[in-house]
Amino acid sequence: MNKQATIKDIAKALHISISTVSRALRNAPDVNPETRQAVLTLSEELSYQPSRLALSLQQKQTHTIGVIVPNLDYVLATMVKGIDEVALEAGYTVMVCQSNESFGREMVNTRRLLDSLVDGFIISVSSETKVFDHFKKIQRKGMPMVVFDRVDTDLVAPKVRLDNHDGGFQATEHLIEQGYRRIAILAGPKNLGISNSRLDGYLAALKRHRIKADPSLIVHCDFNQQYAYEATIDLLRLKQRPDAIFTISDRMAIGAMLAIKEKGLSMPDDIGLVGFNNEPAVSLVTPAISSVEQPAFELGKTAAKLFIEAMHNEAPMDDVEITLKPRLIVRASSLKKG
Amino acid sequence: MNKQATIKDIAKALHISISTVSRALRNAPDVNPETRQAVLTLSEELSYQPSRLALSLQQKQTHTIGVIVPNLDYVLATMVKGIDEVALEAGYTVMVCQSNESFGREMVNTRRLLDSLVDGFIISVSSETKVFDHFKKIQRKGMPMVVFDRVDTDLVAPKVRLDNHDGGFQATEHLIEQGYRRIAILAGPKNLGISNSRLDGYLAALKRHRIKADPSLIVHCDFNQQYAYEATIDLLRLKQRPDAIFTISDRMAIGAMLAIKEKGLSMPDDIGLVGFNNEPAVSLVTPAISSVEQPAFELGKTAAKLFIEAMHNEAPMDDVEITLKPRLIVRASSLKKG
DNA sequence: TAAATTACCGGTAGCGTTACCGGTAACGTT
DNA sequence: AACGTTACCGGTAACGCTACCGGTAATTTA
Repeated sequence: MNKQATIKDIAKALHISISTVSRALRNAPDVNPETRQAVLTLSEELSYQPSRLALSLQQKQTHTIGVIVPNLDYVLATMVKGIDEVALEAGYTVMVCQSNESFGREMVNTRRLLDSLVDGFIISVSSETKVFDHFKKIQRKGMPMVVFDRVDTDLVAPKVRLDNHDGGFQATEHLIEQGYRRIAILAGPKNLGISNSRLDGYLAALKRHRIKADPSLIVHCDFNQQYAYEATIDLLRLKQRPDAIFTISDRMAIGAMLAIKEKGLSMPDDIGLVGFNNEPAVSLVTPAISSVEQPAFELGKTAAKLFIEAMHNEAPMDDVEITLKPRLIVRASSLKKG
Repeated sequence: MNKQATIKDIAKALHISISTVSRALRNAPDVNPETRQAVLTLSEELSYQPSRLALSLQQKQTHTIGVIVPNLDYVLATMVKGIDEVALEAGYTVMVCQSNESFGREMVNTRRLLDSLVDGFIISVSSETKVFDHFKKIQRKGMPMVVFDRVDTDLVAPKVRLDNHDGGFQATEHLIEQGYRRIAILAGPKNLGISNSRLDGYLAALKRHRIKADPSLIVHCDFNQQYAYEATIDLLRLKQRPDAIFTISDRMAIGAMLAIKEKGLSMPDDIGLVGFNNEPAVSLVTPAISSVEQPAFELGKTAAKLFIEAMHNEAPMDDVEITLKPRLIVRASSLKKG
């Protein structure tokens, strides 16, 4: 009920000026040790807390990072935890906003955080986003902005990304090494950068092993279990059906698995399966699904570190691009021979 | 690069006073339509955005809700999404902080958000938290605070909760009806309210069906898969081993499942199993695990609505307690007869 | 001893905004 | 003609804080 005490209250109580109180609180010089002590004890008593608001207004920085993510699934939640970790340590507070993969929400969120609530942004762009004006506005304001995870090449900004190409390559090459030849891929929406990179990795692996890519085995579908299920059903109906499937996410892998089981086919013998993200669920299903693991926590930490660096740097760091390597975790769903 | 335009800039450019600009922008009366139009068009040109900071300082409210959660697992992420939903609609921005189940982090987060960053809190308390001074400080400041999910009875505040007792009851009664008699429970830490409620529901169901509770079948262990695994191994070593296990979370259910499989026992015949939360994973494992589903999204929305209400109400609403009902989803792991 | 330095403190302006009050015209009312 | 009403606008203070400058007394230096 009692209002929050301000330096003015302390000044009045101690019969000194607010300037002096301010200095005492900030451990600035030019203040008598006794005076400082008096201020400190009184502020303790009143449980004084400086107003971040007033401070931010004065110094024109909020010490807050705006984080915009499409959702908070396993991978992104882990990344956010990584961001949180280093941000807290560096004295920053994080504001997380979910765009729900919606362009509109993303714009609203950006605009909101933009009106002097944050010092900059760490962003993973929504899959719906094809135009980047709202993000460019951030940059026009001279605010630091780091993009991570969903790294779209149209945006000129420091980036922290997974080597998705390599992930796709590893998964595909592994399937090839296991003897699979007609390898299908369930990719995501066509405008989604991370999907295309994984697809490119897939194609590169095929080419490397002189396997001709079959367009009918390349399927674009929405990033979710149900669509993946349906797409897989279709794939398995082909006269020349695939003998392996690489899905670009674990949710899709699960959808594919359900379709495969429903068709009475077995993994890894009839069909090999590899997913992406290494979510906890994939190690629990039967058979356990191989998956490309990304260092999500590390990636989040890296993004935050980069942000802090960009914050302190005067020069723009738009050319910085940090790429972390994924790691294939092989499990029963794709392991043909012991 | 160009600084954000302020009303002062607009005033200067239009040769009118800042007061007038302010009024024009706010659609206040006492301003000539032409003047207003001029202000509006210019502010559009300069892409003027009012400073939330200055506004907050002036009006002493930030239109921001601080949300503190122990983590961002499936259930909580869903709840947060619900909070987000209604908060956005009501013109509020949310700040999500993870305490990582750590008391210290929880305190730091609270303190940070407290220095005039938020208008109030929506909280799910960490499992480590046994003393609530940091939360009581919020209330002393007269800020609205709603607790949800992890609702500890020591805190006097409006609450939104799941009927955990009922959840425990439903799960246990279901097992009894399926013919199980020696039903064990894997509960969480002893100071965790939601755990105790589910345990009470378990006990109530046993009593209702005149089954004597066996203390050796009541195990408290940490809220995670590994501990649950070990605890289950121990349970299965008992001379009189349980014929069913009810775990207080799905992560724990998975741990239990692994132990059961390892022991070469089968579900649901040798052992029945029921989890809690209905995370996506439990429907995918074999056998699919029965689980108590909570209306997480709805619960989040309710909490936010209650918060907004408490915000606008002058009178304290500490006695309000909204309880939502869970729903048991029966799957193969506990379904003995077709 | 005079001058210069130091130690300490206070006043003021400003960050961007709104609330409040006061002021000037141009009208209408009696 | 004198007054009250509008319609419109500007100035000032305030929100809580810090930066900056200036001032006084005590202490040191030359």
